[in-house]
Amino acid sequence: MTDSLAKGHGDTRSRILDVAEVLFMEQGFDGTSMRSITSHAGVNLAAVNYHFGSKEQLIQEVFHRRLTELNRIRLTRLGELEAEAGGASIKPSRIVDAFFGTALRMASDVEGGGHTFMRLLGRTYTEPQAFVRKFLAEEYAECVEHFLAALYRALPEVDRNEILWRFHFMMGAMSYAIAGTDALQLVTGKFDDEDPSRLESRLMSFLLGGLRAPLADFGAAQ
Amino acid sequence: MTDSLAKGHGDTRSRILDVAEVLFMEQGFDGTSMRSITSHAGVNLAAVNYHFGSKEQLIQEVFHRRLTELNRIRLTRLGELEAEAGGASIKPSRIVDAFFGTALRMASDVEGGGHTFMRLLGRTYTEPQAFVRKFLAEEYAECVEHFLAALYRALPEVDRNEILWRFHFMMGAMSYAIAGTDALQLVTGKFDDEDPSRLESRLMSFLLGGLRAPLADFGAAQ
DNA sequence: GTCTATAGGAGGATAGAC
DNA sequence: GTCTATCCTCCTATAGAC
Repeated sequence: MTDSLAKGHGDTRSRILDVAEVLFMEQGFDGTSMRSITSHAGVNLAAVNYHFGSKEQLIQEVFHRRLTELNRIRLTRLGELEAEAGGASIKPSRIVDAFFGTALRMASDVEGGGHTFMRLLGRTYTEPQAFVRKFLAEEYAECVEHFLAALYRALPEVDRNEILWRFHFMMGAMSYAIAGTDALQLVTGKFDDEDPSRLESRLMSFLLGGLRAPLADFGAAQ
Repeated sequence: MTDSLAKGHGDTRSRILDVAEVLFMEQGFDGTSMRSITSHAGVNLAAVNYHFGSKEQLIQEVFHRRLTELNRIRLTRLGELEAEAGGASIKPSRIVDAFFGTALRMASDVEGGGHTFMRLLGRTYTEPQAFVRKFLAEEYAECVEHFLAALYRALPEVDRNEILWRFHFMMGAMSYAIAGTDALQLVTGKFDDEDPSRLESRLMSFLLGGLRAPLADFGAAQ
């Protein structure tokens, strides 16, 4: 990372959050020391404990700041779709876009830090530390509940457990699409460096194909 | 974890690998100390450095041991399919099964440690530490190359970049399916605790649906 | 509010006895 | 091959000066 983050933009608290977000993404939680965070942010070592209480609470605040906004946008968009439909069912593709497309659009905001944050978030779903998974689940609970309910209504003929699993699979595909590009790049040479907007259409095609796939496709289609 | 791993099964080196695999999965690499590994394995602290040289090399060996076997099975299976087809094209569903199905079957081996390892592996694709991604890429390179070539042949009408991306998305969906069940369980209440074989058919349906999805589905299907 | 200084502990690694 | 003892680095957190 550059030190541009350290140059007096925002107050101490914001600078710590911005720097921590980048370093957590680059080095993980355990791999990022408070010394590293505070020195890159150009603030004193004691500032983290003063402003956040502990490293653990700093981690939580890094996520809370962005997730509150992300899930607010998602629910607003879902509300708009429901208002438009006026009681009729919403197309699954629109529900998927309101949830996953919103995340992808945040991930394409490189300058505002959304890109960094979404890469971090994608990795964090599988974070081993229990407290991380716990507060992530709390942050997500309301939003996921609404979107699952919308999908249940949009696909009344599909078993709800199947929808739940496929929602899970979609989360995984999206997280890797954002967080894990490095891994496959190393394997395959490189992806062509095209604009991120194509990632969005590519991922959306894939997610909708998976969501709508016939059941027992594999067993039957041999 | 229990201490059953520590009870004199195998030699020192194997016991260290078995214990490290479990602890890395539960607590991450940085979160797992060599003191924790050696005490759980019932061996001396110095044993890791004696047998592996360093913690970093231990991590590599944990992966090398299992990945060599996994990718060997995958390539064997792909070779069988190619022999059966005898020059004709192979169904994409069979190629996908040879790669992802083989991984899922390893993941369903709870007693032999395959389950633990695959959960660890799923998390590790997005590991921040560069050396981890680097040797994972090396372990995978040959196998992925063969499978991509097979998919290119099986789907000659589809743009190769699109196949590459979809392979990436499939990796993500599978990894989360195995590694990240906790996250969604917390959000949604719980998945029903059914047998893992249904996970395999569910995931395969999803993957094939995504792989075969029409292009620009999202943009067009509004 | 922000700093310095330091407590108090855990980390990986190694030297050398057996 | 395995153990004990130890080095030195790094960590989070806090007490207390300014």
